[in-house]
This record gives sequence, C-alpha cells and structure tokens, in this order.
Amino acid sequence: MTIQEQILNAISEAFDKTFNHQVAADSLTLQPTRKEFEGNYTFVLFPFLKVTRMKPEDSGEKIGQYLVDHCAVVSGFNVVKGFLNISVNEESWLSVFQNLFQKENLGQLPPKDQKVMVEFSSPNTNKPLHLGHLRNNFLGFAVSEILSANGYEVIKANLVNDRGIHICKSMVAYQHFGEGETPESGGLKGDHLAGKYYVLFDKAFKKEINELVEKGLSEEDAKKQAPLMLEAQEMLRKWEAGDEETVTLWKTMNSWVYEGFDATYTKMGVSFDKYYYESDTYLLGKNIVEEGLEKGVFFKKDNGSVWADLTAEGLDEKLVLRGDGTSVYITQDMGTADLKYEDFKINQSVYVVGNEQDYHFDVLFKIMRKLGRPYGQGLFHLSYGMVDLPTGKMKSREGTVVDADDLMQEMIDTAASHTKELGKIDGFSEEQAKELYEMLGLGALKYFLLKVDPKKRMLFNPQESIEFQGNTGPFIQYSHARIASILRKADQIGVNYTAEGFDGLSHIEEGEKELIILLNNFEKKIAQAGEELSPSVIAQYMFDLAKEYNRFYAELPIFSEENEKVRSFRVALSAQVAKTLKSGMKLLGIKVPERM
RNA sequence: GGUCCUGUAGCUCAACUGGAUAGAGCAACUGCCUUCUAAGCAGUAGGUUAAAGGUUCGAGUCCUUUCAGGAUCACCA
Repeated sequence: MTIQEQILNAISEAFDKTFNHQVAADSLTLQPTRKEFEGNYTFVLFPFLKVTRMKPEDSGEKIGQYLVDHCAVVSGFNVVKGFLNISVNEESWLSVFQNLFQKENLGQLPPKDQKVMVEFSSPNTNKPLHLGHLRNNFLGFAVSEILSANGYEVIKANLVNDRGIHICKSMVAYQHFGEGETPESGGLKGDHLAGKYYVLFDKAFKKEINELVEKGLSEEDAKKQAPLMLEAQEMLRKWEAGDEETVTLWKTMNSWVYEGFDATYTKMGVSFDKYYYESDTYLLGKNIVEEGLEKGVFFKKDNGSVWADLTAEGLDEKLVLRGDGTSVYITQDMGTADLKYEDFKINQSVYVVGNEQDYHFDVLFKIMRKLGRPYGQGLFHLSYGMVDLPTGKMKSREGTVVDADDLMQEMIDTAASHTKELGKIDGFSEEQAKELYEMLGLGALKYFLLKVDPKKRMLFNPQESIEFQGNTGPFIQYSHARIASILRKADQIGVNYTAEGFDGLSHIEEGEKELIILLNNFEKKIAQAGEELSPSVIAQYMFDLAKEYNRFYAELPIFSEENEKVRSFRVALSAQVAKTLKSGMKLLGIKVPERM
C-alpha cells in the first residue's frame, strides 16, 4: 500500500469514527502540499464541512489528530484555512526509497494484454521530410515508447503515400528536365532529388499558367489546361493501368526516395514495425461501401455517388464513393482501418496526424463505429498543432520549409561548437565526441518539440528556439552526466551504495525528501502520459526531476560527507535519479551521455 | 457563414483535471567555481490568466456572450 493510500484509508476511518460518516477511501484525493506550507500532502476540507458541521479549522484539527494517533506514516499536521497539511515521517520516505531503489524494471508497468498500433510519419514520396514531419515522428515514436511502458504491445506503423497526382508531378518533371540524373550522379539524397523535381514541376506549371492567362484564359481554366498538368494526369492514368514504362520510372524514383528516408529515419532514431503503402491500399474500402449500403449506414444519390449521413452525430453528409465508382480518400482509410485490424487484431489504433485533419478523422471514426467495428471504440486521432516559422506557414512547393536533414545537422553542428567552446571533450576520442554531438543536438531538438502539449501549435525560430540551457534536453542530459561522474567516483573510492549501505539511516534532509517524492511519481507520470498520449507530461517531469537534483547537488555534499550511511544514501539517491532520467528520456527517444 | 482548436510574464511553456499568494525557462539585473562537471545553483524584477457576465465555500480551469489567431466544411489528398 502506498503512503497516499494509507493516509486516505485513515482519513476515511476518521470520518467514520469521528463524524459517523461513511466515505470510501478511493473517492478521496490528496494533493501535494504547496512549497510555502509545511507538510507533504494536503487534504482539502471544504467539500466535507456539511458532514463535519464544524468550522474548517476545527474539522482539520479533528481529522489531523486522528491521523497522528492512528496512521503510522503520519508524523504531524497543520491546518491553514480549509486545508489540512499532513507531514509524513522520515522512516516512511526512506522505505519508499528502499522500495524504489530495489525495484526491477523501473518504469515498466505491468502488461495490459492489449495491442495498439501507432501510425505516424506517413510521408509523401515526392519530397524530403521537413520540420513538421519531425514533430510528427518524434511524437509518434515517443507515444509508442510510452504506451509500451504502460504495458501495451505496440506496433509502430508507417503508411507511405507513394502514389497519386503529386507523385506523378515529380515524375513528369523528371522526364522533362532530369536528363537521367541519379542520386549518385547528382550527389543528392534520393528524397531531395525527388523534391527538386517536384519544385521544378511547380515552377514550370506556373509559367504555363501565366502564358495561358496572357492568351486570355481564366486562371481556373489555365490550371486545368496547362500541358504539364494534363501530362501528370495522363501519367496517373497510365500508372493505374499498369503501364510498364510508367511503373518502372515510379519504382526507380521511389526507391531513391526510400534510401533517402532510411537515412533520415536512422538519424532521427525512429523505426517502424510495419510499412503500409498506399499503392497497395488505395483500392481498399469499396467492399465496405457495399457493406455500409446494406447496413443502411450509407445511402446512394441519383448519380450513383455514395454518402454517409452523419447529421444525427452533429456532422454533415460525407461522400464515401464517387459517382463514377472511384474511391476518395476516406474510402481507402476505411479499408486500411480494417486491414490493420485483420493484420494484427489490434485493440486500439492511434493516428498521429496534424490537426488540419481533425474533421476527417472525426468522420472516419464515427463511420467505423456505426459499422460496428470491434476496434471502433479504440480509435484515436493524436492531433497535433502545426509548427510555424517566424515567416509564417511552411509551404513545400514554395521552398519555404525547414528541411529535416538540414535542421538536424545544424543542431548537431551547434552542439559541437558549443561543447568545444566549453572545453568539455578532453579525453574524448573523435568517435566519442561525434556521438556526443549527435546526442546533444538531437536531444535538444526532440526535447524542444516534445515538451509542448501536442495539440498546441508552436512557433519555431531557427535562430532562437533551440537552447542548451534551462528547460532543454541538454540540461537533463547534463544532469545525468553529472551523476554518472559521481557514480564513477563512488566505484573508484569504494562507496557501498547498495541498500545495505544506508540501512538504518535516521535522518533525511528536506531536499532529499523532495527528490524521493519526485522519484516516486515516475510511474504515475508514465500512466498519465499514456492516458493523455502526451510526451510533454514526461518532458515536464524530467525537467522537474533534473532541476530538483541540481539543487540537491549544489546544497548537499556527497563525498566530503563524513557519516558513512549518509554518504552511501546520497550516492544511491543520485543513482536512482540517473536511472529515472535515463529511463524517462528513453520514452522521449532521447539518449543520455555518461560524460559531457 | 457553420463546426472545431487555441489565447496565461517581453518571448517559449507549466499549473496534478475545480483548491491556498498562478509557476518554470529564455532575455535583463545581483551574487556563487581552491570541495563531487558553472550546459549548474541562489536571488531581484516581470501578471486585471484576451474581455465581460454567470455557476459556488472557491474559477486560468466549467457555462454564456464578445474579441483575436488558426484549422476545417471539395465527386482534393
């Protein structure tokens, strides 16, 4: 039983014995006592004044006294207005720490016997990844790690958008302007090469439009009649018909792109268990349209188009199949949802997709539920806000994007120059130094993108946004490296920091108590982050813990402490903080160094 | 126009889901390296939580209205 549970049980008892009022312990809550008051946990009395029929102060006195008399963990209390502040004795905190310290699999909650698929990344194969994708990938990866720590079996899935008109645009431009360029001959990563032709298409296309407009066409007509656009549409038809030359070009260019993506994913530290390709799935879902018609979930209009009527759910009518019998986006999403279930028998499915598709997923999920899918209640859209630049929104066609590869490299370079400036790499081999720069650069970037509540849009200023001080990844990494250094020294001079080493310790300092309380919250935070699908919960916790540790580090001596038990305890406490930091940062996909 | 999201210190974000005097970081200023890593620690300053009503013992949090920013409402993806 945890300390909180013990206190709550005793409070419940107090109500029974003192006020003859029955209230279940698990319906009561404690909150951490604010720093400016004495105590560890606070019980708010206001809701119970009707029961006690006393002033708040007197009610608090009664309950507080009962706790001191009957609850072994409570050492004292005070009442301020309607707040009962409860102090827990030091032995209890020590035993909490003993338990934590000896716990195996720290940060791994018991198996839930549930499978969840997390779909994220989902790139288009006509251009390289950019800053927005970084937020998506880091979020998806972190959420996967967090769910896994919560005891779910997690399948990380990447649904690659490898077909369609936008892919054909790159292909058409390549045919016109490519002159047989390859990634090798051009010295260009494959995804960047495809992106180059996508941009070239747009340029040439705009030029054609202008020419047509000068000849007197409306802009709308010009867009439809521009030869390049007609070519792209023709290429899409050929691709769908399986035209050999088209398919060969498509395969070639996509294989270049995948090589490029692989390199980017490797650098990001992101991986997938399952790839889906839209070229395989884009025809799925038509059978569901039939099924929906039979079940009366969909209806057919005069021109043959099929619709879902969601007006009763507060939404509009939604097209699910065109009049000519061809699919729309949501048709294939319905099919893919079924496919995922058939492949893995998943209980839950998380879609990490930007908030511009909120409505789409609202519709999709409502449809799947109306169709009675067994996984219907387990569908979640992890909707995240866009990343804006100081100059406004990113537009890939206009080249106003922050490229993912470039940005990661910049971060690593900055980390390198910063580290050298501080003179922190004495004794590092070149290899080790390089590894450290990557750790720090990517740690800073990942932490920056993950510490914010996912649903909020965020501003990214390339010059100013990434810091290495304060609430940042490197701050936490630094805290870990500091402790690693302490542990090295402890081993070297032979400090026994096993549980026996500080057994029977009689007193702990305030700062140490604060650390124990924080350490004890780790699994609660993991559970919360899992429920909310929010890595920012973990990020915030990591910062709080590192901050509190650094205070401890500055205030209390370790090796110059003369009492052997106290010294052992402080090393053990440090070791536990390091373990927790490492484990928590892993949930964010961030590595921590032993030295920096 | 309908629907949804967001609005907290100059900037970037918190606030344990309705609790005490709204907290951190950055930027500014002041201290602390002859003891375990100063990418650190301590402190000063910075707020009408966009605005106005309401609900109650209590509201940044819930409700209503207004304002501002964004997204979305295609036989596009």
